Amino acid sequence: MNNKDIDFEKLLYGGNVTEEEMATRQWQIIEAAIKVFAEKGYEGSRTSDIAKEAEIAEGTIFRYFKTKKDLLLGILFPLIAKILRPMLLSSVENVMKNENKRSIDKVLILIMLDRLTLVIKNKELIKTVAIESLYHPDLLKPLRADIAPRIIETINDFVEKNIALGNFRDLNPTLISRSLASSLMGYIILKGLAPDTFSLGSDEDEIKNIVDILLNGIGIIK
Amino acid sequence: MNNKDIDFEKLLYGGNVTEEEMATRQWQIIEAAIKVFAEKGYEGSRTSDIAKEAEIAEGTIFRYFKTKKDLLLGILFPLIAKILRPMLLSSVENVMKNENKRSIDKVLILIMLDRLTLVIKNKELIKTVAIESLYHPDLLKPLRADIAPRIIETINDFVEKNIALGNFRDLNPTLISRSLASSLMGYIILKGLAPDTFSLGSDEDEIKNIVDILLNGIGIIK
Amino acid sequence: MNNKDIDFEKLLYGGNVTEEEMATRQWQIIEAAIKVFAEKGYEGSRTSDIAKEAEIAEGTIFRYFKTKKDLLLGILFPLIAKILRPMLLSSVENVMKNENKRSIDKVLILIMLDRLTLVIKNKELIKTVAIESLYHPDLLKPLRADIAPRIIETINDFVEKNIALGNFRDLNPTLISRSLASSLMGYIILKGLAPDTFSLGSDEDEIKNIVDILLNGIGIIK
Amino acid sequence: MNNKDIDFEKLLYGGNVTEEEMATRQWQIIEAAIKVFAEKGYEGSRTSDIAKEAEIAEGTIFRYFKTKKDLLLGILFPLIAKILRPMLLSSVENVMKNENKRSIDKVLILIMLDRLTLVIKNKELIKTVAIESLYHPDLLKPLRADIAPRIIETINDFVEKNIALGNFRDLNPTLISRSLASSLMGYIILKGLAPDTFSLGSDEDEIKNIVDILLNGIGIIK
DNA sequence: TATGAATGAGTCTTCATTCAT
DNA sequence: CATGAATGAAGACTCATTCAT
Repeated sequence: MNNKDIDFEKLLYGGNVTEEEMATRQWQIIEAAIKVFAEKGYEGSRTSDIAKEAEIAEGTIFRYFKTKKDLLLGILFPLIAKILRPMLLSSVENVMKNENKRSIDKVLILIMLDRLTLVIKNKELIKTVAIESLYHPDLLKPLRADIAPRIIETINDFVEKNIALGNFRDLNPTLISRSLASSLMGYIILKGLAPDTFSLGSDEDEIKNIVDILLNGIGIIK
Repeated sequence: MNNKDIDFEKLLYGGNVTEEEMATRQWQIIEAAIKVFAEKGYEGSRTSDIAKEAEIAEGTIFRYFKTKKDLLLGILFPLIAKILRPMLLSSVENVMKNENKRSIDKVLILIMLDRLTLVIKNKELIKTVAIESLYHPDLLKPLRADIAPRIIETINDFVEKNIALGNFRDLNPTLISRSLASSLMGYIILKGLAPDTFSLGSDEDEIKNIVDILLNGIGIIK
Repeated sequence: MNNKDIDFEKLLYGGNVTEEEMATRQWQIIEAAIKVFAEKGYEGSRTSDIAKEAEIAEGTIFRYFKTKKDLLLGILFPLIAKILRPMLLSSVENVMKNENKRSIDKVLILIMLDRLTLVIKNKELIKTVAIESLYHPDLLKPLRADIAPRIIETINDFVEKNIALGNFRDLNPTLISRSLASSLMGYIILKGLAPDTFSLGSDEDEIKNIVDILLNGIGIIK
Repeated sequence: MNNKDIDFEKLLYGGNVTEEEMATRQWQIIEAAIKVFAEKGYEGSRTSDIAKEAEIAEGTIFRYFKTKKDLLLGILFPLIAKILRPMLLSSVENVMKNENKRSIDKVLILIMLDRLTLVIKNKELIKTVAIESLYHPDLLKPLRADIAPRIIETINDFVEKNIALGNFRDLNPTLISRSLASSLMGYIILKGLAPDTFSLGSDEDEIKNIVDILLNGIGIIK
């Protein structure tokens, strides 16, 4: 496989992108790669380790991915199929349908918990893409071109709608989007770096506090 | 040099830890390493690249660092000398001296701008330590043991003082510390990932907005 | 392979230790190593030379021997299989069966010729083990522990039997064993160092003279 | 220094070849080299180790010996000055003067003890020359050309004289010389390899036994 | 199609040798 | 003359990739 073979458009919005469409072997290899890459980094990983993790012969990897680099690009496939696509499709719409019936803090908590779950479930994959994209800009290219704009658009829609509804202050929507993202990212990263210091309770309790601060700030209301 | 030779205690609080104490050659190599590591990652970097960057012979590296791994550990020295030490010593005290005379938003803006400057000036070094510590836990060991606790303590002191002063809400101090950190980290990371989307103005203007949201939240005050 | 994998016990006394038990490639490499080590010494040999001698790629060596040092230890395998084992099993018994029917000088000549043939056929291997064991004591460890005692025991049995039979003088058996060994070693070494001076005839003629002197001395019988 | 600078002729027979003639530094280096070479072999030795052993700077070695190889050739100087020259000059003549007054066994014991002492006192040097000459034939060239013939000649004279005197059997003198050499070499080597097995008493007692066997053989006199 | 032995370019690292001080 | 920092060629060893089976 080769990243050129990935039709991101179809992948994001196509009807039935299931694992069946990708050869079982390919998934097997990609999943092993995600695990090993997360543990040792792309350059620090050995194709022999990946083969062992996938319980196949080393040579078999190269029947499905021409080079090790293609294997790195290959993990974009599950990134989109398992993370970005669900992020766009599933939750936001579902949550927003009920938006009027719920207060904004409940909505934010639901959305953030949903994202948090998705991130935690796929933390190895996200870790690898996040880090390796810093060294391999071509990893980001398909994301930047096709996917990031839609994610940003979706978030912006959500923010603008809530500004209009009087749930958010009338700030630059990007500022608010960034705050939403920062709050969640900060929680995840700091919990990862120093769990002893920064882990205060269950994810649900934590998210409630985060949303409280996000909405109301840390300052005294004067 | 060897990381065991670094006296982190002295480094953090000692009187005069200047570059003079470390052989010029060693600094030259470390600085080249920081640059190359930031560009290609530790595993993706070649000692020959580092030598070229430092404009010395490859063999010379190994007169100062027994192994490539020691070179990675060697960048902890400038991390502490150039970033963590200044973070602890310089700004907080200076800012806090004037704290009573300034409103909290001004103080936060000054602190955050100060940190932001420090981070931007050393972004290569920070990037490398942040990433490689995920793959080489021994990189974090000295930080975790000696330095992280002091940083957290300093931040907590600041937060608790401001809670007492009525500048911050009476929340769990860790929650507030985390919000402070998240806001800044989020700004830096998102600006790095998608400058087109997330860069809205000068750093100073951005920080003002961030502090506004941090203090007052994104929600409508009811 | 690794020297720990060698079961010296089985190697010495096991039924069928043939080259088939060791991968062909391994033998190919070991034989090349013996040749190159004998020519340039262990430290003076390059793994690239050994690969060229074996007509394989350099990397292939390391599929079979983790390090160059393991390759040195690997030559113990043929040392035992091709030299020490035959020395213990074949000749002595065969010769001793006929001992009573032959005079002692004939027996000694047969034994010494047999050993000489074995040594000459394997002189590269013996040279390398003899020399390198002076610098790598771990090379001797397995020999000293398992094998040397048996060889000495076999020789002592032979000597003591012949003392009892009235063929040898009633001296300390070790003295006699040492004389036997010295005579043969001296011949081989001096012939190697200065063939022009010390090579007087065919090996068979030489051995006859050596055994004559060994039995009767160089002095005049008074 | 360079081996071409050594005047072996003068060295062997010259009146006053003392250490004073060679720069003290040179001796210091050579002696360190002998020690380190004996321990690790020529190829296994580092010039830095030799410098440390000699308690000088590494660069200083190269003021006296253009290359490491020249340093190896340099140890021929003390080989000749301290071993071969004394072997030729001192003992044989002294012993032979008294030859008529002593029985041949006493003479042999004295000669062998004398040689043995010389060898033991210089075993590091001899070990290195013996081994390295197998890998660097040029080490032997000066010895073969100038020195070995004289040694052989001296021994042969001794042997032939004793044949004439009726002390030795009328065998090929080379056979007898070889037996003399083998007996001593065998004793030294076997004692070195397996002291537990082959060391039976004081050197003097051992030599007496060796000379007994050498003169009278191990067989029963019929 | 799957395998894994073989490959050899590319790495880190060593160390004899040079030379400015 | 002595030093030892710097050099870079050369070595052991790794590992992505190929290919015969």
